[in-house]
Amino acid sequence: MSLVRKRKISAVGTKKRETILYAAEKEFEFHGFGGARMQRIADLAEVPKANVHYYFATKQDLYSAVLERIIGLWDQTFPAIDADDNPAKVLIGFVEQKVEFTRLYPRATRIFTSEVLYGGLHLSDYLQNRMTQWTHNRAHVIKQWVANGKIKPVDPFHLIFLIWASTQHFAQSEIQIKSVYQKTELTREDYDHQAASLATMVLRICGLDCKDSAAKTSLRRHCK
Amino acid sequence: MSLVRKRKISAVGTKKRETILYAAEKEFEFHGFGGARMQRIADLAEVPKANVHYYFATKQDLYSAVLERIIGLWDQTFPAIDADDNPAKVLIGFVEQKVEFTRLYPRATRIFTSEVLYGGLHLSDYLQNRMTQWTHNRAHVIKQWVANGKIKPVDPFHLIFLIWASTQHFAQSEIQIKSVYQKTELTREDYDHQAASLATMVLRICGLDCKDSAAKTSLRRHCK
DNA sequence: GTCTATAAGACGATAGAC
DNA sequence: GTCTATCGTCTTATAGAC
Repeated sequence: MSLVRKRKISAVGTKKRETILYAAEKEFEFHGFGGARMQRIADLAEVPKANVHYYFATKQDLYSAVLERIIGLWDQTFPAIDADDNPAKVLIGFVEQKVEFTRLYPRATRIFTSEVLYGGLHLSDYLQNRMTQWTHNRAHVIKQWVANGKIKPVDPFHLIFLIWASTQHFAQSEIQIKSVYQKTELTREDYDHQAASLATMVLRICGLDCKDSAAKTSLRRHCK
Repeated sequence: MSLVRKRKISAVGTKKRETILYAAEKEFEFHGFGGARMQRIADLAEVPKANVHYYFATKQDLYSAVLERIIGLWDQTFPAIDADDNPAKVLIGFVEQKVEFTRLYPRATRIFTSEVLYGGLHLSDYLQNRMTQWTHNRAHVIKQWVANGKIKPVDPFHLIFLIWASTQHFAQSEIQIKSVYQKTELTREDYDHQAASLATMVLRICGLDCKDSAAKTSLRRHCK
């Protein structure tokens, strides 16, 4: 509009566009794509429904934009790892980062789960490429650790799936966990406790816990 | 109708009712409640749509019937456990049963996950009562094992969640796993391998794996 | 119990004034 | 860019003949 700064129509980063995206996340989180309603998204964002369609032509476009944002969050959260790294440090770091991600972005975690659950039609490109590469990269490093005798023999994929599933579970089955704990909200302490507990279990799986590896001094650095 | 056997209208167990229920499961599996369409369910069951409404007055009723059937499956699958039981045997048995359940009823697993993911509104009674009791019962036994020195100290709830999440993951993220494995179908062998791998990891978490417990002969029964 | 036809309303999307 | 009014379609559910 202004002569100085011309904004592209529907440019990424418009304030109202962000408001609508945020409202859409909340709607998709609890209703999925099929159950989501454009009217409810408009109401949540406090704009007329037609305004939503101005920024996102179709419901499909809006959903895709939400998913892309989530994948962007993933990508900037988990660093690459190397076979020379200390296994205990890397594993503890991964568990802590994953738990923290779930705590900070439970909504993103649930929408991602929902999409994968229903067949991942809108994510097939991501799942077949970046996601698969990411997993194989980590699995390869874990294999090397096993080959070098740094950790006990373990199926690398199942170890990754175990960590992945356990952390996702806290977001995706939040209702179930609240029921079991008889709480109405999960606190920061609950997440910290989960991170510590899961880290301990993962280290035991790899034979890296302090009591078991008393003889292997090189692996004891992470112990107090 | 007949003078000999009078059937209740909409009685549980009618053949056509079962056909419709089965079709509904397939529809809810990939579309969720909001995305499911009564017309598609009718088409899958190969009956006119009005016939579906004859057996299940509303979409809500049909969905509730599907959920009840799933809970029934859960209930008859997992036996109670006791603190006097052998921890290794019980844990291996639980992992194997859970993996087998996921393999036999991936549809039930996915619908249950979907319902919990979206807030479990139709399951709140089950989650708050039977489900919570089930979990506390198992957690209590695990606590006793820890107290009696039968297994390493471990958070009982997180151990249960870990097993639960890891097994569910195989059904609920099937697409993701197929992508990583670059397969179009998961085979019986994949499930057997998962059961064996997860059992090994769980035993290590509890300090019950063969190599670690070489001194504890009483716990070696499960080793070949 | 079964099935065709249709009611009643909700839904995504758009036209067009401002 | 914004917003009201509305279009055409899809969807659940029912009425009523057989």
